Amino acid sequence: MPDTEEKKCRRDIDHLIASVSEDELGELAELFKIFGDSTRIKILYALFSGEKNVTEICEAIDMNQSAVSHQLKILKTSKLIQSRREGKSVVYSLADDHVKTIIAMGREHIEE
Amino acid sequence: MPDTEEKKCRRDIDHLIASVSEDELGELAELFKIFGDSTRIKILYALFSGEKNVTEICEAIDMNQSAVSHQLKILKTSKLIQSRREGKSVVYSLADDHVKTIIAMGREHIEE
DNA sequence: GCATCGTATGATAATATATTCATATGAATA
DNA sequence: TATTCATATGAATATATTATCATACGATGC
Repeated sequence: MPDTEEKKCRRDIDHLIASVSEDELGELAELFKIFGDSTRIKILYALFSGEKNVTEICEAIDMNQSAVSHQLKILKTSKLIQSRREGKSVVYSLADDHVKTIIAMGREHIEE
Repeated sequence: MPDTEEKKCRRDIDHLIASVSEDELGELAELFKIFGDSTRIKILYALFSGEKNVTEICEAIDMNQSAVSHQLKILKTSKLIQSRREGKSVVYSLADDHVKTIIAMGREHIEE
């Protein structure tokens, strides 16, 4: 009898979390720490709908430019976002789809 | 032509992250903040293999009892773990599967 | 070159967080 | 009930983190 999709998924997850070293757990904590700030989460969420420059991000989340730039740097260092210069402005975008997935999982947990 | 599993999954995620209120983003940040500490991640990971009492957790992650108890309280308040008394000891276990999923997603991101 | 717009950054102050120490509570048992 | 084992908790210290302010940097246009 073939596995259900759910069973397959469960097994994948179990495989992903098996044999995690202490170092990796530390890295994981560092990663989640990045998500654990409402300013940064708002920035990430603002980028869900597509790339934005710094000024646009500031408007979207209603925070001043300096605070946003500081957090953008942290997000970029963590490789959650990427940037490119376009004339006078710098345009930011999500680095990959894991950001969306991680936030979606978090939301699932909250909604229970 | 029917959707692939991957397409379905992508659509589910997009749905989950659409229309998130500012309050919800704050709750999300609070949730991820819990994962963003290496002691707490270690505790959660220690519970992946099954329930443990406080003493066993202390041994598993090599931290003193007081520090562990403080973090256990935070994890329990966030509903990531649950507990029950068993004689002199208190046994802790993961509250649901989302914990595993969230950590698995984090690990996927790191491994790139 | 100079002014201006957009962004980045360093220093500071305010706040939050984790660990430790001491001690309290709670359950079992002699 | 006095003692011991297991866990919880309050206070204090140490550390980390964030927003703000001032200012610097980079690109564009005059």
